[in-house]
Amino acid sequence: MKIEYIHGFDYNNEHDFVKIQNNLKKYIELKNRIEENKINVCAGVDLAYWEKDGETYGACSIIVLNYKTKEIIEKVSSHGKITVPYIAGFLAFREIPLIIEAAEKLNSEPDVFLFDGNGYLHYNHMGIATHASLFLNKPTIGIAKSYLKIDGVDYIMPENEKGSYKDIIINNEIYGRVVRTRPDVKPIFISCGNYIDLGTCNKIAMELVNKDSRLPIPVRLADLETHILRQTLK
DNA sequence: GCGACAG
DNA sequence: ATCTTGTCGC
Repeated sequence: MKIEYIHGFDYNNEHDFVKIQNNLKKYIELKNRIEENKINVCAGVDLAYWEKDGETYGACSIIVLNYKTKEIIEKVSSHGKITVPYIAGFLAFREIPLIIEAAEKLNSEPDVFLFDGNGYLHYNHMGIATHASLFLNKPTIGIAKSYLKIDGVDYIMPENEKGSYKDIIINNEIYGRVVRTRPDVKPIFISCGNYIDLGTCNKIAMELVNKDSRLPIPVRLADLETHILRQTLK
């Protein structure tokens, strides 16, 4: 898959992460570029980390699935030294280099990408799923396992039933949605990445959940794959 | 010093 | 994210 920074923003000569994020906000389009019932191929992205000789290394996996049959179509990966530290709110700057490197190896062209982390549910509406969409030029969805509190606003716990959800409203605006994908497990935090609306994100995520995990299958499989990669590369 | 903190 | 054993439950 060919990757290009479609908006030509100079990312390398800019070291102010907040400024970059705020400049990118003008490219957010929460309108569907593809209808949910026309999706054929979806992808999940995740990374794992380890330390060696005082340095941090990471491995990225992208798992591509047939959206309807859930069969694995393709998987690609990348790995290397990680130079950017983890700072809440700036995850994208740490993870995107390896994500792009892996995505460039894709033969297929997924209709939608699911990320481990937030999208619009972010201090600057620019979580990793939204940020990455500007490179991938495809609809993206943020799937977070824990809540990133913004402006002191807590989320409302959804009912303990499959599919129950509560929108996360901050300063009178819907940032995302907390969704109970399965009973008796912690909910997940879904938000728009880009080129898609929240209801469609929710629908896609639920379509991709099975009995094995509370997470959508592509994200879960990518998570498992990064652990295998780590023990191979470590 | 204390608490917060996507991954 | 990662470090880690047992253990409760289906």
